[in-house]
Amino acid sequence: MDSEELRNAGLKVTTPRLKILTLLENSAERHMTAETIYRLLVEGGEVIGLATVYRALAQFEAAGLITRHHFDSGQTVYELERGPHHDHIVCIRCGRVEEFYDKVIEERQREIAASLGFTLSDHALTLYGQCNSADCPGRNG
Amino acid sequence: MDSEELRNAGLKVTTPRLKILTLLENSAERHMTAETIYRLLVEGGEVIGLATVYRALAQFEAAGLITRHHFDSGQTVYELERGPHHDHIVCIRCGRVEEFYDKVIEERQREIAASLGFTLSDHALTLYGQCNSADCPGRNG
DNA sequence: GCCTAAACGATAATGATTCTCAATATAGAT
DNA sequence: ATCTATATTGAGAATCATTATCGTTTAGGC
Repeated sequence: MDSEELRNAGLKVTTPRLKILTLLENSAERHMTAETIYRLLVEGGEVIGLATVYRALAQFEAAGLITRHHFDSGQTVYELERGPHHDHIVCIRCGRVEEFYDKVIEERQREIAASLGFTLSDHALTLYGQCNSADCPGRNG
Repeated sequence: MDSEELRNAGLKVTTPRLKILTLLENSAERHMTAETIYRLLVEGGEVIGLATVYRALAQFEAAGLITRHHFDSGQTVYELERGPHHDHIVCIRCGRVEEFYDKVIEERQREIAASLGFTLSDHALTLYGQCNSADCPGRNG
């Protein structure tokens, strides 16, 4: 249950936090901006403040419940952490986001960091391209 | 000469554009925010507007003269394009940026994109870690 | 159930970026 | 070299995303 997750993260169990966490868990779209999360909740009839959404997301991130990404669009998007680490590929036409994990790349990163005298703690890898989804507007353009 | 670069990029040769381009070419720091570029020019006695800096940077990027990066700090930094493609590793303590190129990673990216049905057009890879520079404040902390 | 610190919602404040507009400078034609 | 149409400029207003403030409300240990 969501209450457990919040307690385990050392956060008080409050109504707004539960609403946000539940939305993140139930949304088909896994990568959302703070504004989008806020809008979806308000449209769903909830009473919540935008500042509360930002605060909760910052806390969730600090607790490791969610991850923050900066894709090239410049917008900050949040993603619920579930399962193991992965990177992203974003369609430059329709914005669709897919996830992938590649052991070779992960290992090379560690080797490169070491060779440059860095202790690797994190990385951000995003590929950009055009997808072949039937819904992608750029497919036949 | 810088005027040539601008002309080749299809841009009019104007004083502000030359100032910005020259600064980018002569700065030791290769990754700067728009605000930093503006501040350096003003401190150097130039009369220029911040809006002009943003406009010029956007045009330079469209023309392929510079590249825009979004590191995890959230800030947008600009880098003059010179030489071949490379990725970045950023020190999470002192902010130092190093560049690297890895053929294995580049190839894997293309394979991954293809396997997911994407035509790869670009990518952003940034590693984060702690560096061992003598100047890095986190070195002995 | 009560109490205190933490969290809330609304809104003001901030920081980054873009837009507006009147004045100016460029590039090509004369 | 000068003229002219058009693109560009600088200053500041406007916008957008995010954070801070503040009076009120709520969670959770007693």
